[in-house]
Amino acid sequence: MLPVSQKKIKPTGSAYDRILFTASDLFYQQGYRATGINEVIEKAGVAKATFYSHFSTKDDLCLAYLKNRNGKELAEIEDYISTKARPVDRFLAVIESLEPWIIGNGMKGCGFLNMVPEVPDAGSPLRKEGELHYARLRTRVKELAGELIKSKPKRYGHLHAQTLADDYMVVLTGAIALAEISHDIWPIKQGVEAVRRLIH
Amino acid sequence: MLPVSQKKIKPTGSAYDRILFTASDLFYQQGYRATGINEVIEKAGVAKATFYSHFSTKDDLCLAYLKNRNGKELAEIEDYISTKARPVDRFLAVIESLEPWIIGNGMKGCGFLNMVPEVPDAGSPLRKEGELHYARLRTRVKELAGELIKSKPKRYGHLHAQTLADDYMVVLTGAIALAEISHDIWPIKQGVEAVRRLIH
DNA sequence: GTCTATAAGGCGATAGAC
DNA sequence: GTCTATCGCCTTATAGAC
Repeated sequence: MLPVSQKKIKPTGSAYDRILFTASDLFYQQGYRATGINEVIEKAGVAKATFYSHFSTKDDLCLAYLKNRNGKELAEIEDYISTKARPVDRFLAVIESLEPWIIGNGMKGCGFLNMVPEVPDAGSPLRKEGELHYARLRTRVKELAGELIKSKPKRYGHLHAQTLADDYMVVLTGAIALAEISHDIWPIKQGVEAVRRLIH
Repeated sequence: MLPVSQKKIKPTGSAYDRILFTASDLFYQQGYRATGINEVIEKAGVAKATFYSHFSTKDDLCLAYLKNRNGKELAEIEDYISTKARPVDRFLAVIESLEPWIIGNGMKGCGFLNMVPEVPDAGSPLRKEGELHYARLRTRVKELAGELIKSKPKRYGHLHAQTLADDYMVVLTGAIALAEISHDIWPIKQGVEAVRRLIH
């Protein structure tokens, strides 16, 4: 028979990784303020003292979550772009990668957009991380727009890279937010078509 | 000399109105979960028992806030539309009314979008109110799109009312969300121009 | 309607023993 | 790294007196 005190502990990863992984899932799925530090500790299978040896505060943990998420999401988008060869497909790749991602995590939307209303202080490092995420996306989309325009000047020469990128960003963000509040996938599909129309 | 115990109480309105007004401001400005019932009670200048005689729970108060906000916002948009005569101006009025509104409340974004991450339960009546708000907006924008198309069939006859309205909604939502997380007004100005381009 | 008191529990964070 | 115990505070909500 198994010892009574045996606990289910995620077998893989260090204590730090288990905490970060568990917190990332909980913060994203049920929100930052709705997730207690005790819940993270329990589900990560670590002791309280262990938690506080790795993270000084709950905010510190949240910042680690956002930084990690920032790197991962941009890397995933980059991976998807790299599977495409034609500039037009690379340009469309960013918003096309949205649909499986949104569906895959139950229409919970963007972790950065969702964090904003939970952190009222606009100067918080947590908010800066969200700002940074969208600024990076905007820069990348502008690059892809520029490459698209240069690739076929006769066809796309009338377009302006920054304007095109900014339209793209507004549509991309709107598709995510509207899908979340509407609990429907239509804004995502609409967003993909809207970006297609931007270059036609 | 004034009595020591004198409190600052908003002179206008019933206790119910003061509670609802105060809570609306606090929920919107600093978030639902970050706002305690005690803070609402104190700033509204009512007694705890008075509060609980009007609202059974904090959620009940939040629902009243959202319903009230829903009615008010749509009425304000309708007022702005009614100042315009030409169908194209009425069509553009919805997103044009955004800029002063967003700037006026310090880039805090949409109260309904902001409420979603704070209420993880997708079946909650609070979430339904947000869904309803955007569904109503979508319906209204489709009407305005239909009127625009009918007004000049030779110019706008190639457009499809539902597609145009859905593009509009994605842009509108994205402009609000992106302005909030970027702490910048550019997405709003971009959104207005993007909607103009939709019909050109 | 007002006031104060308090229940009952969760929160983030710390301390001590092993 | 583990465990348990606890601090001080805040939360929602209720009760009783006026």
